[in-house]
Amino acid sequence: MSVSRPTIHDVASRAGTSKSLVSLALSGSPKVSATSRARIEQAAAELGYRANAAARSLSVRRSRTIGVLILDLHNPVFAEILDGVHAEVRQHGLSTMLVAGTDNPEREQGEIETLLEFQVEGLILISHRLTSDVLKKFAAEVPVVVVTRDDVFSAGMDTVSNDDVAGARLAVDHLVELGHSRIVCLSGGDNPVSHLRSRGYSDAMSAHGLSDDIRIVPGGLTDTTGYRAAEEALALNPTAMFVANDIAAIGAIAAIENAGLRVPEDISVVGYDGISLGGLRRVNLTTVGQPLAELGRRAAERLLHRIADPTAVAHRDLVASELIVRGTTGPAPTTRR
Amino acid sequence: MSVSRPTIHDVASRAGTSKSLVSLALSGSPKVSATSRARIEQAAAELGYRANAAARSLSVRRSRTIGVLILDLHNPVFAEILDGVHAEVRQHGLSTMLVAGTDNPEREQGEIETLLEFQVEGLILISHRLTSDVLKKFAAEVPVVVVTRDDVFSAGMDTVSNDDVAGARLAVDHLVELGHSRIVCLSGGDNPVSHLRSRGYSDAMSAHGLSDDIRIVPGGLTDTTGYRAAEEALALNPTAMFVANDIAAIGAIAAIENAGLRVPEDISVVGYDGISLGGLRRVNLTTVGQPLAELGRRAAERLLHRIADPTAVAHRDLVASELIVRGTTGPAPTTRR
DNA sequence: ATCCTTCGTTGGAACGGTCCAATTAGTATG
DNA sequence: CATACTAATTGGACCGTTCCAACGAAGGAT
Repeated sequence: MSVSRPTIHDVASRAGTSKSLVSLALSGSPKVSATSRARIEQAAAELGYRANAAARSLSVRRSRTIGVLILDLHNPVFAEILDGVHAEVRQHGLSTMLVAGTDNPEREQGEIETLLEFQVEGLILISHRLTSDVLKKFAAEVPVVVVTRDDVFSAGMDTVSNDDVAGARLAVDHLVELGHSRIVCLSGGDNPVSHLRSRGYSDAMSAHGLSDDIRIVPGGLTDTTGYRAAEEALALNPTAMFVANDIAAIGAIAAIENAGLRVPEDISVVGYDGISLGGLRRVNLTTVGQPLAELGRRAAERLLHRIADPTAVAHRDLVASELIVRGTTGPAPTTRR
Repeated sequence: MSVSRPTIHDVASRAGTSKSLVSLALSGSPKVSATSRARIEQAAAELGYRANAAARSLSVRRSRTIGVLILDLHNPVFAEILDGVHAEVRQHGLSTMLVAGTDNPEREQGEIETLLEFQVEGLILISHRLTSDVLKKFAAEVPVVVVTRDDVFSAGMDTVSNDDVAGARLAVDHLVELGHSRIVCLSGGDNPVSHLRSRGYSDAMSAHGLSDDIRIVPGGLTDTTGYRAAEEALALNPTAMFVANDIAAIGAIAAIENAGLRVPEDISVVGYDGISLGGLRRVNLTTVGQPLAELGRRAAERLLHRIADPTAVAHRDLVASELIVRGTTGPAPTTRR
């Protein structure tokens, strides 16, 4: 309720010292005598003193905080990436300020600007919507690490992502091995990650001599868009679907089953991301798993590194993904429906 | 990369005016002449000037930011609540600073303290782990709204939640109506919300004359804890389970199916929360749905109100929940297994 | 010509910290 | 006992804003 919070002056006058000494004592300087320190600490505790980060940041010109933009809080992928970010950042004694992305790019840009106004020392951006130019603009102001996409290249900006093209190939290879050929790709829409996954699909299809069977149905990265894309894809009479991410894959399965078909007996489904939800028996989704927390950890590591040395050369970090075979894929049906 | 960012002084000297006028112009004051305004805006744009929120907040003594603590980013419940918070907060031109809760209460408290150091004007706390005393301490410093629990009462602190006892009753009523009597409750562990849901279960069981059938198995609020609790509960030979939340319910279903039983033919399952995931066909979970975004919206509304008038009397807001009947509940099996 | 207003503009004092340089107190050294 | 150090403490400048009081210029009224 505090009409106004106690300041360092209040602590000083209560402890009977100067504010300088309070500052020293509270920051743990060794040059403060034991008695003064005790008095100051007691005074601070009695007053419920809490340092004002705005004032400190102004004075020190460091906020000791990094900003993180999360693409979509509803998708557990990002929570898992964030776990990794937090673990790493915490170790270094920094704080994290989070903002959520929105479907409106201007607003999303505004959120980042808010972070910058708060003088965050660096930015971890998980965003598919912002253009490369916008990202570069931010990178010119502050160290930036972009996660889950590597289509942006610029000085002062690192990327950490998995190899989406290779991951998509794993999925297609798996399906082809099971005897599928009429494999449809439900794309994740118009964003860099989905483009790569679609390209990996096309590449792999060609590599298996299935270029004529390439079919890409536009979809999205949410359950509802996956559902709708799958409905549309069913008209192509496929035996398998490779879906741009796990959440959309779960939606796609719903559509397939609603159409009276079985997964995987009639149609196999492979997702992408490896969210833990996919491992639940009810879902039991075959997918391409990314080491999500590791992705976050590395992003934070890179960022901290770049904060320490802003001139570091731009680094592009690709982590390996792996196929996780579960229950939504099986042998291609022998008889044509 | 900016060695140091342009300040209002830089803008002033480039525009050939005083810093005071720049401040006025940039805040849209009507007392600035059109020519000065134009010159200043151009200078600001050319320099890529961005106001320093720390300095502003120090001077104005308002941060125009509220802090939000999210219990668990992995549970989509909280993302949906947050949608409501964001919608409301944005309308009022404030920013939101998010921190994620952890399983470590001290660290969680530390996260809130970070928010307070940043001089947030109010706090929306979605936390089950912090004790009432800790919450009161924070509420004494800054307006606080607690969401999803109403066991805390204190001046300067509002609560917004659903009526967990009533919601649990809905679930039990539904199961009893379907002929179930051996209904086990998988509790969500030692936290205020789970206590209420368990109590609602017990109350309803008693009301139906089933006090002798009351069985509460300790569990948790995650899929894995739900899985384990269900394994244990199976020994009690139930025909139905009421699970503390949806995520745990999904875990419980996995356990039931792994044990070779079917849902709902052998065992019915009801969850709690109404996450959108539960509506997917693969999951198709009967549950007690809370109006999640509405919960968030109201919390933000209350907080903004209390920020405007910190002396407002503590308000306890209960929203109604409703039963959502889907595919995981059915008639009680007639023959005893 | 003088006085009032109004308009646009400006200097400077906060805001709450940090930290440097200067000062004082205390202690050991020759 | 003066001197040289060391240890502990302090005043004050500074960080980048906002905002208030004050100011000059330009008209308008008398």
